Amino acid sequence: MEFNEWANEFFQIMDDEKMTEKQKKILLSSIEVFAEKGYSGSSTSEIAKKAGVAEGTIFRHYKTKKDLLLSIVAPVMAKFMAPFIIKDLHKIFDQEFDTYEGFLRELFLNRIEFIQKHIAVVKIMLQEIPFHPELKQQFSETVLQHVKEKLTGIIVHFQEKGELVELPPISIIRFTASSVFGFLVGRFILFPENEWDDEQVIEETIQMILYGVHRSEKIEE
Amino acid sequence: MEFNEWANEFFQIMDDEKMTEKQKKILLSSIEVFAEKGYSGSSTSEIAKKAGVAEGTIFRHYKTKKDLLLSIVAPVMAKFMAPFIIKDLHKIFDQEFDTYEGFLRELFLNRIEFIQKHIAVVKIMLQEIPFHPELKQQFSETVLQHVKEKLTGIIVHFQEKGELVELPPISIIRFTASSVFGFLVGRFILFPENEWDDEQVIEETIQMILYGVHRSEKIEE
Amino acid sequence: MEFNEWANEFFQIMDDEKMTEKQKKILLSSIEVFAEKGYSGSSTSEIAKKAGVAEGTIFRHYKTKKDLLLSIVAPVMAKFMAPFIIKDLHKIFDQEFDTYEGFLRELFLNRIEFIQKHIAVVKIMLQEIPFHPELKQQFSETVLQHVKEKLTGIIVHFQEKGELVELPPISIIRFTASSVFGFLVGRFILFPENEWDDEQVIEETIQMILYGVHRSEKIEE
Amino acid sequence: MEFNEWANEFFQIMDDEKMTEKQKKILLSSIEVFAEKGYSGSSTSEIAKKAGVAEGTIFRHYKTKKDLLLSIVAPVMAKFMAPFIIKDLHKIFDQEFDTYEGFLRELFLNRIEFIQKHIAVVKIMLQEIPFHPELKQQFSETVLQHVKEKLTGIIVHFQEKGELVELPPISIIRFTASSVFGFLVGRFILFPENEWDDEQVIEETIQMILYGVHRSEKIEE
DNA sequence: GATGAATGAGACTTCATTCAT
DNA sequence: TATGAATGAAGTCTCATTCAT
Repeated sequence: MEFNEWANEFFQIMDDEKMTEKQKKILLSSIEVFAEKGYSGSSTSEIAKKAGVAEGTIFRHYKTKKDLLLSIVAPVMAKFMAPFIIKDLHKIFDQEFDTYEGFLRELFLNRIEFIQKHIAVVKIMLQEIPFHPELKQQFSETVLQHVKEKLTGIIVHFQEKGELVELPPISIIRFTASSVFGFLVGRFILFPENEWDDEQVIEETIQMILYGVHRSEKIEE
Repeated sequence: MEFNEWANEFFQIMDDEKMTEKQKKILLSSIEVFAEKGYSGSSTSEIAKKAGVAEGTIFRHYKTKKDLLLSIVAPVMAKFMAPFIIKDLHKIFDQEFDTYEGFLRELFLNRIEFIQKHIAVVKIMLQEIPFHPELKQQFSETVLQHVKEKLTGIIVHFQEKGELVELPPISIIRFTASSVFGFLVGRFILFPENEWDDEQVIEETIQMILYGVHRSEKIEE
Repeated sequence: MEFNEWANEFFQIMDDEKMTEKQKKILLSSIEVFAEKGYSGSSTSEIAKKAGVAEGTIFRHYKTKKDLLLSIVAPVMAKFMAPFIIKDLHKIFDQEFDTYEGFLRELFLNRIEFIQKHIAVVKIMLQEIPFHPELKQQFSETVLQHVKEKLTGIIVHFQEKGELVELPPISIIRFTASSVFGFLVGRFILFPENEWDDEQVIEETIQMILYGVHRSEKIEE
Repeated sequence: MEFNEWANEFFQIMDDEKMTEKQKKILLSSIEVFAEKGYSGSSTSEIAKKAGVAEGTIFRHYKTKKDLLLSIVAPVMAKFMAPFIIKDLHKIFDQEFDTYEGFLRELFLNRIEFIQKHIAVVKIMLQEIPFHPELKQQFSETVLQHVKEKLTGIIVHFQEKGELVELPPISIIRFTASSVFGFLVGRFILFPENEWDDEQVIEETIQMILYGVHRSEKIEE
């Protein structure tokens, strides 16, 4: 069952040893409901009903509704960042990848897989960040800062090798991330019901990131 | 005053002849509040207070709270699309623009300017689309369909001229739109407080869309 | 009807011009319920039911339950103190009263009448002061300070005339107030159902305050 | 440690042989919490937390929250009354005390000491009696009745000796009790933080009870 | 005996909406 | 047209109490 699949994925991230069955059900229901209706549009009574628990049970485990939100988002955010937090990331990648393309492909595929697994929580995260200063700050500190720092190192490295265009690393990061997220938004949020040849589209996206969309007419000749 | 500036912009879009002063204030307050707290997180009483009208007055002009949301989003969405709806858009652009670059630059700059003017409403629109089927449908019909249709024509045109890479037009559209929106999200939503050299960053973005980020080492030589 | 009697008394104190009928009913119900069950033991739903209004109506007029409490207690507290706040109280009384006995009798009868009228609110006030720092402070500032200040002047005055025992005025005040309150507590709180010859008991109390309970055996002779 | 002091005092009153450590902690916590927030304003979970026991443990020892209240108040009430319940109290006192003053002083000092030791429970008792018919009845039967009966005898006795004013004994009791309680309320409830010369103030109070506050001007001469 | 997860009734409060003025 | 008092459903959260472990 699809539901169980991502439930399993999700609890691999949580410290689920200490959780009761009901608590787990509450978390999964919250994710479903928050993703569908947004945090403000969801009611704890609906979450409780969907989880098959009494409403009071939610508040035994999570002091407030907001606590529930943070309990969902925080660990996914943290886990998403894990690969970026390895020390000397760029050395490791340097050994493994001769080219930016290789690096980009690896990172892209790897993190996209993660996001796919946790798409509901990622959706919640992106939707709620603008309304919750704590989330915004957490996102800033946990995600942006590390990504910026680590990727800048790598980009500079490949720029020095003459393999990357000489634009501000931050611009390259934004551009790359946008392209990746653009794919994800289309794929999982706007048109999840369409048929997608994922492998193909990812390949195209990487190609466009690397070589853009332009062909000089001379080349054609 | 900044507030008045975008108020003016906004009412150029609305059919404001028939509106009372109070109605206008209600609209502007809604935009402020919805943008800050999201639709579900906003209360009509807060909007009324900010607009300086009685709570009941809102419902004299808009049957429901949702009506108010739609009244804000719909005209901006429509106006945003105006340039895309001109018949035979590709002929017009063909005459005016020899190159995709020219076309892209014109479109980019032009629509970015529009979005900047209406950033609050655009923010609301993007945030609320996932939760309101009507909005989603309206967005699909009004925006996506036309954009897809018109831009596909243009892209095919430039592909035939050998100027664009031979990838599915829809992929190119998504990629381009993502890059543009990535800039906007960073610029106006995530880090509006940073200093941005808009002209420079837009130029970089266009360049990356067109030529990607990669430099073959041969070229360097 | 007894209820209407003290309702009238109560609203002579409030600024009831701007109140709706429902708001008045809410206040009266609160007084009844708070006096019977205490603040914490009362529920807004019971108050609403007794007032014949929707529960939401309470919160249109009083932001919180505590607001309701303060709205009841504050004006009664203030009005109770009015006679003490007249400037140069002691001069006025000096002209009117040759003796401490005359003064005490006047004050006693006068304020007892007031308390009788507002016995329910006074009960609430005394019961809730220990649990609400704001109330305690308000009581301290509004009541105790003024009473202490004004009465001290008067007591010193009569001490100088040799009419009052040479004890610390504050002790005399406490003793006198205790005796008066002791009467009120017995009369209206502990045994309201007993038959009381008010005039007689008040007279006795005044006499005991003035002359104590002791008779030296010499006097008997 | 101050806390332990009154804990010891308290358990001298309880039948503490059969109590577990946890049960004792629960009682002490209840007293603290009830005294601070009132019965209705206290939650069993707070009491449990303060006692360092699980929420369920309270209900293992006390069937309901109210049971807990009664378990605290009843024994203190009973013990307070012990000296009044001795048979033929007035004979005993007659032998020991020639004068009402002696008797009053002894009683006053003795019972004040007791109240001081159990001030928290006395506070709870006084605050909750108005809201709990059982408590009120218990108070009536255990305290008022005995006090009234025994003291009436003694007062009549001293009236017959010509030592006490010829007023209804019940009035003298009320007056005396009020004066004593007035001192206690000021001392321990309203202004516990002030500096008090207890001995001095108690002496003054006894003096005022006996001889009142008035001095005829002739005496002065 | 002790625990603490679970409960569900009910607490306070908010809110979109109605309607008499 | 505009008001704002009134509503009652629904929201979040608390609480005394139960019960399996």
